[in-house]
Amino acid sequence: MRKNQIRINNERRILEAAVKIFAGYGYQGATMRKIAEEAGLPKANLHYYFQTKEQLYRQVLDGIFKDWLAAANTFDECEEPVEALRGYIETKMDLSRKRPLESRIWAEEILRGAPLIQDQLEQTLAAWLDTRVKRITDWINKGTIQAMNPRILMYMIWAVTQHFADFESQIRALNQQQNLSDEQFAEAKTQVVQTILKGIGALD
Amino acid sequence: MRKNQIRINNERRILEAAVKIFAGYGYQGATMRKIAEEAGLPKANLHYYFQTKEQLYRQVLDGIFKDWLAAANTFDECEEPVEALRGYIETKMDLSRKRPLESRIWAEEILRGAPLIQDQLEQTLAAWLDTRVKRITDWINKGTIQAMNPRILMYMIWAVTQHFADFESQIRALNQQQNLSDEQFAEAKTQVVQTILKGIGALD
DNA sequence: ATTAATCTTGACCGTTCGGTCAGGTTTATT
DNA sequence: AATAAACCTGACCGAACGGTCAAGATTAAT
Repeated sequence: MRKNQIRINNERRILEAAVKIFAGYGYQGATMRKIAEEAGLPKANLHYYFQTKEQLYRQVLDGIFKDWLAAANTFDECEEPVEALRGYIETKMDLSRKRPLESRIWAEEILRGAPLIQDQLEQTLAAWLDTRVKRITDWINKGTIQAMNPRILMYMIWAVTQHFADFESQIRALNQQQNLSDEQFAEAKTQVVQTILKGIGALD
Repeated sequence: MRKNQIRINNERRILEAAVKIFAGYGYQGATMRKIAEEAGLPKANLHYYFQTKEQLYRQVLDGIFKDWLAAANTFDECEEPVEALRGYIETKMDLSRKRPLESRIWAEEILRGAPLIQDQLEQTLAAWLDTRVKRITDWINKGTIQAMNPRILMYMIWAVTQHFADFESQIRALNQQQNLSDEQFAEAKTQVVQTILKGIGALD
């Protein structure tokens, strides 16, 4: 049931262009004309593969959400809190570094009140979070980490890791108009991991 | 040199409406028609007080930036790192709780690459940050807190505190479709303060 | 009371938006 | 070779956008 190669190629080209334009201008600021220009295709061709702007945007969001959940596997592969949380935080930091556009699209959608992804948040993400909350609660009950609200810990991890993608332009303005170098980013990654792990009593 | 009362009143009404609409729809999604309707004034009247949409938006951003810097006074009033940082984090958390719309407008502007406020970031905010970095460096040299990159600490504080405003709709979706209650928010505030202060070795 | 300044507003304008469509071209199937 | 299916695209459409303007209404100054 494989699709035609032409369709596969063009859909990919359009989706890649859409990610750039949606991230750079926001949903409302992005136009089908700009996306078409970025993809090197006539505008009418976009509507042949994606009926409406909203449908195209939804597919972009779906792709982001899948990456987002896939990154979470790191959390489940380790038994102990230090390894699990360090792995998860580092994976999220790496995602912010390598795919900042996707992070910004997600952030803008949430900013606007998540009009198109509320269902995914309330169902898939809520279920995902519940599972991890249970794991953290187990660690607390075993005394491996100190007592706390696991949800707030997850919010803090999301906030800090995604900040380096979402607020990249602010960080650049505060860093002599230069994006963080690889060395600076590595330092940030280490410090974020250390601060959070130590902050919850998992490190000395 | 006080302005006419009519002008004062109408400018305030328009700015309040603009905050709501810009926060709810983003800069591009917001329209002068929606703002006029929210303010209860004809659209042409908005253009009498604010020549263009961009000028109105700039004034909104200016107001936010001033609040932002004013909140930072807490940081300077205390000598010791625990009190200074706790006060600053709590003030930023309170700001996220009481003025989430402003936080979201700021966040969207940064997301879009800060096209209108780059100068303020590179000058005013950069100078503000430099001053605080020096204070934190002093604490480190005195051994009151452990060695670290002070800038990354500030980024973490901004990220976590503003997350509760900017990602409010995500948090609500993960909290049985209910905004955080006052008790839940107070718990979050405490945990954020504890985690960060402990994470940098300022608490046991 | 008169004048000047400020404020108000419906109607209008050029531009750009998302989306449509007919008709042509290319690719796949037999 | 013939037919069908898929793909392509310039030209076009109604709607909504930010912004303008002239003429009237209200307020302030004298």
